[in-house]
Amino acid sequence: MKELHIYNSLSSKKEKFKPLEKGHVGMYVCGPTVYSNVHVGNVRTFMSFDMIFRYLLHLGYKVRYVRNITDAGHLENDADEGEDRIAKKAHLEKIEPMEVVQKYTVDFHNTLNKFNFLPPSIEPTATGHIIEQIEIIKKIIDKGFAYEIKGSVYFDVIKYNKENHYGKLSGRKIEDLIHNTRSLEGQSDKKNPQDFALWKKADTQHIMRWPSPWGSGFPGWHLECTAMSTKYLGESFDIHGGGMDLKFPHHECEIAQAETCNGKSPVQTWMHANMLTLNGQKMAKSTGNYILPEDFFTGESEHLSKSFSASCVRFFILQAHYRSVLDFSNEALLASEKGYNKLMESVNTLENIIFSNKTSGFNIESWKKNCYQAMNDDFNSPILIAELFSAVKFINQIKENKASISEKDLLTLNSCFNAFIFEILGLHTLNETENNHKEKLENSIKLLIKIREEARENKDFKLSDKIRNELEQIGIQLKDSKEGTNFIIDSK
RNA sequence: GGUCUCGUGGCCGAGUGGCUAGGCAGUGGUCUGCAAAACCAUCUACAUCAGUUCGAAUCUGAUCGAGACCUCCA
Repeated sequence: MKELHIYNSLSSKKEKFKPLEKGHVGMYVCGPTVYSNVHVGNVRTFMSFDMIFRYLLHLGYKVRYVRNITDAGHLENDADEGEDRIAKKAHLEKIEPMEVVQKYTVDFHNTLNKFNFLPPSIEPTATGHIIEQIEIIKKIIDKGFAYEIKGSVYFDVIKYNKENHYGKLSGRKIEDLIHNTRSLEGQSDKKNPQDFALWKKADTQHIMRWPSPWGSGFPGWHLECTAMSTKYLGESFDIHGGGMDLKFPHHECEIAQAETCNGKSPVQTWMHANMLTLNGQKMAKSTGNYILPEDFFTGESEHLSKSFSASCVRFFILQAHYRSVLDFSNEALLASEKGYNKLMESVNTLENIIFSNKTSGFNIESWKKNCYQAMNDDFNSPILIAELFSAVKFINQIKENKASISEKDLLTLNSCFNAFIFEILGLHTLNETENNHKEKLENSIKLLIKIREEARENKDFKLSDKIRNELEQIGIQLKDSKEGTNFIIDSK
């Protein structure tokens, strides 16, 4: 079988994945800035890496997955007088910066839990690593690649670029950057506009501040990721991920910082998840063109005709490849929901399948191989899902006695089908209370089915149709077959 | 303006130099008290123009269109 290949943004090629330490994988993903609620676009990026994390675990790797929380805030722009976003929001709401951070961190975790995310191995915060960040700045100054001006420290990009290529990840040339720098309205103290801040002096109204060798201030925009990834994964590690929009300048700056500090490339494989668009436009907090995850569960959004379950939305997102732009629409979600229900129904059908002497009509081993090949080809979840649907077809055929399966193949099908759906794609999750309620609900429906069957035997179709139709209105669909009546409950 | 990506059937989305994923929707059939579901069969395609090739939707060039980044943003 083909081994795992991953598309590396640095080389723009799919490369065979070979961890630095056999059997272990170090993966760092740039986490959210917790100054407002996560939107669905954020969820998509983290979901891509959740799926990747899950698959690496499934392959048997010991994975240390680090995803940070940016709670120190980023500068809004150079002309922002040093007030960072956390502080700004705090002014607006007249509360403590850390209260804002806490509120949205909790929201972030709640949301990801609903979508059945696995927690990362370590979830460090920027504010918890100020000392480490200061140490890195000292090191960069010592090496001569940073300079201090009026209590701020900047990274000297021009100097760095003489020996290295600043822009190698995003395919930029420093000359182009110099030509295309927009606002040169220069109240900045930087030597060159391309230089970026490692440490910023805090002015009087800036709430978040820490003492440093350069005075009271706060760390620069890109430093935390270098500090935390180095601390927990080492000077070189396997995978660094994030949204496409972080490629430049954020990841470029990370490379510059780490290479200056440690003299080597920090990351083997750079991975970038693509954007989720809404109405063909990027979802972004700043433009207002976005939906919140909560909107799916309530259905209360101008973009939605009904509510959807978290698992269904997860299925919708994973039906597209993580490197493709996915355009969101209500119509696409509705179509996905039907497919999702079909897949889940098949999981139930499979539980009741009985094996026979031999398998006919399907090659389980080659199907299994195809599933792994799909995932091994840069985590191609859409292809995997297509393969799952070919198994759905086979499962339904067995149910109809149009195909058969041997005991051995049934075992393989069962473990593989369930592993890919639940363990790797991470679909369909119910907690204990929900399970308990579901069981009682199912028993109640079975009772109604029994009453309906009695009515049908007595040719009382008025009653039998009433049961069927009114259940359907509630969102429960009855499905008659030769073996009796089954049912499905709409996912939301 | 610069850099890059993309343009696939009614919709969403894979893929790729010849064998034309998958889901949803449509059509015909089987089944059913009637339906639905399921099963079987089936129809729509690769932005435009030119080139390379025995052969291109897939490679090259041009054109048109869309998006991303260049500024905090997953």
